[in-house]
Amino acid sequence: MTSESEDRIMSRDCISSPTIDEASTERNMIGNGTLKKGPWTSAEDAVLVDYVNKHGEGNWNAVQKHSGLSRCGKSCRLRWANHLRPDLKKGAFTPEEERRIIELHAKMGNKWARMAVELPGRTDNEIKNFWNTRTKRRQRAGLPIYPPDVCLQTLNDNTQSQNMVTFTNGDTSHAEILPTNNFQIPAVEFKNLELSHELYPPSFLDIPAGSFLDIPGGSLLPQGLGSSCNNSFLFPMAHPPKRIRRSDTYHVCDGGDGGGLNDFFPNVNLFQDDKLAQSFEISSSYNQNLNGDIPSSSSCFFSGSHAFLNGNTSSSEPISWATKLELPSLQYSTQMGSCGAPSSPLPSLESVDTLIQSTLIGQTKSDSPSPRNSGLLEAVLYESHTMKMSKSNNNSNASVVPRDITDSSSQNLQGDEWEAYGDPMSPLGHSAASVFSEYTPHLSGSSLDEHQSVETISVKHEAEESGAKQSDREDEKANHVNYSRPDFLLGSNWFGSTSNADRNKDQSGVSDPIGALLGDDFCSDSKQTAATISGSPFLGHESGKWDDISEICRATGSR
DNA sequence: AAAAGACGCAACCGCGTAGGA
DNA sequence: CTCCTACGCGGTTGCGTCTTT
Repeated sequence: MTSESEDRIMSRDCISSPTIDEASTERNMIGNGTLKKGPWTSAEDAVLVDYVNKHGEGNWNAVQKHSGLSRCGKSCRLRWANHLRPDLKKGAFTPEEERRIIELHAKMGNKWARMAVELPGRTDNEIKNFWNTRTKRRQRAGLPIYPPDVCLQTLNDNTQSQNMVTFTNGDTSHAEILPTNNFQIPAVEFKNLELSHELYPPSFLDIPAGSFLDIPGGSLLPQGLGSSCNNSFLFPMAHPPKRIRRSDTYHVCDGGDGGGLNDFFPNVNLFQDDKLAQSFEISSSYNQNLNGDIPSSSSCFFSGSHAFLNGNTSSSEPISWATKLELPSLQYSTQMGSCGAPSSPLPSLESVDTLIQSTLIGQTKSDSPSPRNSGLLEAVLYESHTMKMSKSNNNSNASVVPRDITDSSSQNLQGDEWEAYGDPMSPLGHSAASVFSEYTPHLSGSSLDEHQSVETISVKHEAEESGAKQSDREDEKANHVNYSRPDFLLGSNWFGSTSNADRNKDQSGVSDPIGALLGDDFCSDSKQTAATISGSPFLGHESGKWDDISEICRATGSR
């Protein structure tokens, strides 16, 4: 029965029920006979407490009838459950509780009641409010919803649970998921890419998943995709919507007419521009695999873990399939897999894992092309490298780029390694950031920006080689926040950032996600990039939006 | 000091479901 | 089997408080 009917009943009871004492009924009525709403008074609380003490919980509609409260049973139940229960804990959540909530949410999603069971003395409403507030705050600050260790833990849990789920992908090296789970979220886009594989031209499919993520607001996504890949879900928004209206700032295409990206990439290879293509060098392998051996489950890439989504779980967002993401982890493999929607996460995980690994490793084994590595990536890399060498002879660090890529690919990131290396924001965050931070030099077509990019990497490289020159690094950071550093967010307070101080800290420029995701290079290059590709119908009429992005980057970078 | 905006919490609303008549 | 009732859950809203300008 709906609350309306419930309320109707309440009103009926109050008004005309012959079983109700007339005097009592009149007391229950507020003016025209409707039940009272709004904040509870202490007197009402006392009445309710007294009633429950006498009669126990349950049969809440009877409370109104027998206690004289002009509140509907529903309201009484809520009041009791959320405020009057004697076993309720009062006060703010402890750090332990907060961490527990985060962990639970990573596992369960928005199952507040279930989470409340795990947190004695806390109500679902309390937890929900805490989570929503926290999520909003962190999202505003561009911080990840889930800390990396929670992601990792949940991933491990899911890995274990998924080991019991049958999947047909041949690769079963689950232990290798961790090192590359940074790429999980981009694979969110794989889902859509694959789904739209026949809808979009190959040139479109050349766009790597990460590129969608990296282009602010997922604006490249047509509605058809974007609606299911809400960017706030894909990665935390750097700024509250009130500051940056997504539709205004990032709206590139509405796709409402069903044209989708075809409207913006009509037979145009977006990456015919080498520089841009270089920035998306990973795309070749993505595409390659998209065309090749991604198992069907790859279209269902989402791991069940909410931590993987790292995100905004507000289901108020118009995410068609994302609402599924509210399901607890294990539900994904069971429920979603049966209906063609995202199914067993791990196969997907793994497929992309394998995909990424083969891509990256392939870069180090370019001399032995495999069926999975057709050499397309190497060609891009080589071309990129050649261009770099020819364009900036002075820049001996240009060779750092492939090395860096190799490093990132060859690192067997496990556990805290991942935590240290991965974008603390999330696997997504890292994946997005990794594409831009690690590959940004390719994007930086101009020698000026390229220099800056390589400089950034040089600093990183330097730090990796030795713990020395710390002061140099710090000086470098002071002048140029190195968003490409994987640990640039590690100082953030994952748990209990409820104070204003934390809020302020969260809003520090260092944690700005656009800066993190796009990097300074991209910021400085945004205009140029826009100019570079504005010849395409894709951005031509909206290239001005890149100014906004530049502005965002500058503003946030200076904060 | 005042106004505007942001924030967070309490409460409400709508929907789903279990159980009984 | 259908309808009714009660209850629970998750999302949303309203409003008081705090912060910023």
